[in-house]
Amino acid sequence: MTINDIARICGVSKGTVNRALHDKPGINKETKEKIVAAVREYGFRPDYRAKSLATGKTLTIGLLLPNIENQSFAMISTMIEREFWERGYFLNLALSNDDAAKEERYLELFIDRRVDGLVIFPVNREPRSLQSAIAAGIPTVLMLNDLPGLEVGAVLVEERKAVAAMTRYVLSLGHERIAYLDGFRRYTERYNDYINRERFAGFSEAVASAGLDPGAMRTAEFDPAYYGRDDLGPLSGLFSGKEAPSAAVCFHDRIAVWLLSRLETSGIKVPERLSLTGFDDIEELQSIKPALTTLRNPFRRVAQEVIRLLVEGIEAGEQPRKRVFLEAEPVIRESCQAFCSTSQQP
Amino acid sequence: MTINDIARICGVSKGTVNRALHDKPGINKETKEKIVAAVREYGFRPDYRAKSLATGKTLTIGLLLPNIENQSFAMISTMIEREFWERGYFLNLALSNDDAAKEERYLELFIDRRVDGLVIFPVNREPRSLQSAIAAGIPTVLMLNDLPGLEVGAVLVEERKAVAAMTRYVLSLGHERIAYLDGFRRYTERYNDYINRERFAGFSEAVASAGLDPGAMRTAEFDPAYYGRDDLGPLSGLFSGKEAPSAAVCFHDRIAVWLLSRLETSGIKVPERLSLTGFDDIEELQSIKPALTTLRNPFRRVAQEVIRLLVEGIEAGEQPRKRVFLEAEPVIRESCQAFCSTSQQP
DNA sequence: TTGTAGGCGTTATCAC
DNA sequence: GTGATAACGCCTACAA
Repeated sequence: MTINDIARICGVSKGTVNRALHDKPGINKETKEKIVAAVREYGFRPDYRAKSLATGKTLTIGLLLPNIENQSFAMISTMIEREFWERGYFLNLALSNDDAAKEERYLELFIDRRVDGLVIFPVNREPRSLQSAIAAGIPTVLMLNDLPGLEVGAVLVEERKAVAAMTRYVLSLGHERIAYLDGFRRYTERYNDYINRERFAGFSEAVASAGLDPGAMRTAEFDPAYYGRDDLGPLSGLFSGKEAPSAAVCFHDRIAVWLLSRLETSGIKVPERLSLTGFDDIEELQSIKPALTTLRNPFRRVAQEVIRLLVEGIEAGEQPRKRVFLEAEPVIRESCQAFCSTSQQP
Repeated sequence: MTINDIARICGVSKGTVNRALHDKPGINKETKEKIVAAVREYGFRPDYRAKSLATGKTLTIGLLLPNIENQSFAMISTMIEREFWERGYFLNLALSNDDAAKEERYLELFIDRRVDGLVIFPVNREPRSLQSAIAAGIPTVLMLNDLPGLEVGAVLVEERKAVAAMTRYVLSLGHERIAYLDGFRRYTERYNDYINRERFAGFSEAVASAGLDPGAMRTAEFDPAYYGRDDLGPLSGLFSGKEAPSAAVCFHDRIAVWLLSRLETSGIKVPERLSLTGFDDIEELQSIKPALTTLRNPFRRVAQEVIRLLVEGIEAGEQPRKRVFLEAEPVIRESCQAFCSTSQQP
């Protein structure tokens, strides 16, 4: 069923059908009614592809994320979807699944489909296809994960500043031996590890400017495989010995939560013997005891700013170039307390 | 940049460019190299719309869900996306947000875009656009939420059977006064409430076949607004008085978890004074104490069956018509224990 | 080995 | 008011 079929059935030309379909002026009322009736009877719907080809508009936005099982990404997707739906756009969501090759192929797909705008949490360090998209003139906004050397919009969180502030807070509580629980290096080394790097840099800065030697602080890499373990595994050594830290700053909440439950089974009390901080303030934290001291990642505002930048770019018909930085606020709860020398002696 | 531009630049016809682009035989090696070089230099990518229009294929699947903030929907989306991506299809995800009108508009959008297949958790009771999609010959599979009178595939969970089994288990523990915590009726009345109805029917059946009067059981509607409350609110009366129930069967886990925390503040111990069961076995349950006795919703298998049915339909070029029923298994944990008359006396 | 013409289903711009 | 006709960018078939 095409516009031609409708035209033939009604004994008119497709130009007339088109007029009837779009409530254009200059058409006989009865002709129009006849056409509208036929359209309804045969359930005719204009083909998006042909229409889009003729008008030059796709009214489609591409959103490329690592996943949506992470609650934060799901929320961001939902916000972006709703906002663009209300403006008449359809959101095309793609999941890279932390796979650089898949991200590349999805970007090509978005170019092929001529999306009107692009939002991406880039995973790939060599953004070939992303550069193609930009070269093709698609308004693009980087979200949360920065990538240097691209002339596009970006909405980022001041990861470094946030962790530095949190670390200073930990130091102000009298802790002098602090461990840093880093993200997964094998991931970090291959992919775009902006967030890991910045957070660790924040920690190092704060420690150094407190006159302490960053090298004396303990650092460990967290491996996702640990999630399945019941004990501290390779990390058990980190919290024992004379030089054991009295506080640990974690790359993100999930690591902190994991640590919390493992420390419990290992008999290391939080916060009495070890103070703990996280990053993100994820929803699952509500039922955790002791309540986790962390940094609240401003995901809602990130989504809002992404939308604002992209809409501006699309409407102006040019590449957004602004770089927006948002702050992650400390949320002081129970898991991090003042250093107490007596509790450090077993 | 179009195929014509490339052709002009290389001094050949667009037919030749097409051959070079698709590795077709019968083309001079040097001509091909020249074209490939130009394509790369100018970053040319064929337009999906034109290509799709000419070939008649969209290689696109539509997936229509209420939301993705629900972890289960996020997981299902991820599984479906991965599976179709590997088969060369692109998943178009749409969120109805429990809005019947939005669902309708999204279905029309999918028809307009001529998707090759459709998966839907239908919210609307009068599926006008869904019927259009089916009439248009789009292979369609209903997921989790049934809708009568449609000649399409469906993957459903035996909600009724599962709740009946759970209720029998509760009865077998000696409980004779059982409350049922129903879903939100204002939602249920307006939308497709297959799941609510079936689960409640399962409860009623089990109670009746135990020789007890279903009418004597207490039933209450759970209102999502309660999530914000600190107390039991309008539900407080339900658990007090001489006829107070000794067990409560909940429509789903989130209600059970909410109830658990509110009962705790109200001084009603679970499971000592009130036994509790849920439905779904959501991930957040891991850290809940007492561990919740519930029914495990087989979401992974649901996704697998949906994919199987839809792929079969697409490959055979016909509407899948099979109706697949999957079982939800009881997971016995701590929240539901044998009836103990002494603990019932305050 | 290459070029040309027609078609996919729309919209837009002319005449009549 | 209405009907032809030329785009939009690609693919396919047939002709050269």
